[in-house]
Amino acid sequence: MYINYPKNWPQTASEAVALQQELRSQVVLTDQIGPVNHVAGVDVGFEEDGTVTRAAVVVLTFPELQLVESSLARKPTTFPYIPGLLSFREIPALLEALEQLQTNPDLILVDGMGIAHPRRLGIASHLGILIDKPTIGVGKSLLVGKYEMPAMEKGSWEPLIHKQETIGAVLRTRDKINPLFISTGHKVSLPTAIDYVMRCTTKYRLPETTRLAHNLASRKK
DNA sequence: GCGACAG
DNA sequence: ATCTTGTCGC
Repeated sequence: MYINYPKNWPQTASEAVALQQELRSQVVLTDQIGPVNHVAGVDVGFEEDGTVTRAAVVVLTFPELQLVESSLARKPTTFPYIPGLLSFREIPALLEALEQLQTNPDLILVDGMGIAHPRRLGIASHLGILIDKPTIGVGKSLLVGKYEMPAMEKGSWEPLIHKQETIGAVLRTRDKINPLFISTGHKVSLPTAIDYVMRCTTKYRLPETTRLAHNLASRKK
């Protein structure tokens, strides 16, 4: 897919925070998504003691969830991991991996938060704005907010609240397994996001998209 | 000032 | 994220 690479990528934490404040108003919280025939999953891993960032993307048919394409991209790590600034560390490599895709995904599930972020611009939202595509944030642990533990049955969920605002959902994707933190990335409402995450999940805690992308990103070869 | 803190 | 085998529970 075509990528319009961002210019003046932040090099410091303060520059990054300033850019998030500038971009947060561009996030679309409502459904602006068409028919979904292809769902993509993206994830990032590290090699060589973290000096090399490895991004992986997988594209699956929807709703069958059959793998149709995958891509990998490696590049030097240039930004440290700082809670709240994850996108500045992982997006550069992700864009290169996405650029190699032959298939144009209709929806992308990202590992990490969407608007469930201190400044409402987690990696899923940031990526969504850059490539102007519907994205959903799928996190395995909490960044910000409070919540009640959802019921044990798969499909149960509770709102994730931060500063009197619902920023996402704590969703049980499988019976009795730890819930995932789902949030709007870009152009996908929370109810729709929850629905797609459940429909992309089969027998594991993580949706197939995220799970397969994770295997490519971490496991070597 | 003291904790919390996606991957 | 990453270093890492077996083990407990459904």
